[in-house]
Amino acid sequence: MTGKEIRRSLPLFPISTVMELTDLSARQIRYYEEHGLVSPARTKGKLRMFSLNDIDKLLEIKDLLDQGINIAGIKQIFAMKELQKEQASKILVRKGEISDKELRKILREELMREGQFHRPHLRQGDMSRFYH
Amino acid sequence: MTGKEIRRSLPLFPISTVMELTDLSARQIRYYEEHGLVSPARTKGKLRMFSLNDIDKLLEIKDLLDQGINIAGIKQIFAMKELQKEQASKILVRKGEISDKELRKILREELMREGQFHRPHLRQGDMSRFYH
DNA sequence: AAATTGATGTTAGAAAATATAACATAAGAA
DNA sequence: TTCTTATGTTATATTTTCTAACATCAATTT
Repeated sequence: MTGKEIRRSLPLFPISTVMELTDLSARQIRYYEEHGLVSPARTKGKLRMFSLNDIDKLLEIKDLLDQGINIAGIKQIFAMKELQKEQASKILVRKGEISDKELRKILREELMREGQFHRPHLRQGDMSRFYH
Repeated sequence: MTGKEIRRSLPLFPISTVMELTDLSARQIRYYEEHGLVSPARTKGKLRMFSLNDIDKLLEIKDLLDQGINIAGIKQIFAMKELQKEQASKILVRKGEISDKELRKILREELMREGQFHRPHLRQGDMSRFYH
């Protein structure tokens, strides 16, 4: 994993912050977790702590729900995305066509494109707008 | 204020997160607030909530303390920085030499330079390393 | 139409995190 | 030595978050 990805997966935010940033209720956030759509970290005392990636995922969930897709569908979509990422990397790396480093760059760009193509109308789903 | 500046001043982090990111104790953070060096926002229930700017400031405080400067000195330094910013903008804008937009860009660059010259050895003080 | 399901709201009670305030202390300055 | 400064520690109150249960309402299914 790259340094950037590590940073984006640091659990920094309490649920109250996530509620404000996503405009989701605590109930909704916990429900999505219950169904395996997000897996926020926990403090020693079991309180949920969310990363930037978690928040992006919640914004994506919100958007997909708005599009009329239900929880089961979203779960499938997320699973497919994971598969795609894995497969792409395996194929490319096995073929020796690219280095591990280059691969990560490509995957990152691919995710960018996803944002543009699969959700062309989306205003949400990119926590980076909260930072520089 | 630019969008970026707004985002950097959003109160998003509880004190526990700030403790981990800065390696300061809650006691230290509250003590610095008591002496006016930081002013974190408060929730409705009076809990402190910190912004990226607050965290940067705490990292700067920590560094200045490590350099042997005491709280009073740090307060002065911060006050001077504020003055500098204000004066620079007033002079330039009154002279009509630059637009408001350009001014902000210059000030940002100036802050960057501060970081390089006044704290050349510093590894801290830039929260951006936690994000992309 | 009635019953079921899915997503969310609401409430209650417990546990965790944070608040303030007071007292303690170690190192350095006066 | 005594005082000051920065920080630790502890106690108690308040706020936030937790889980779990029950409620609701719209959309499906029977």
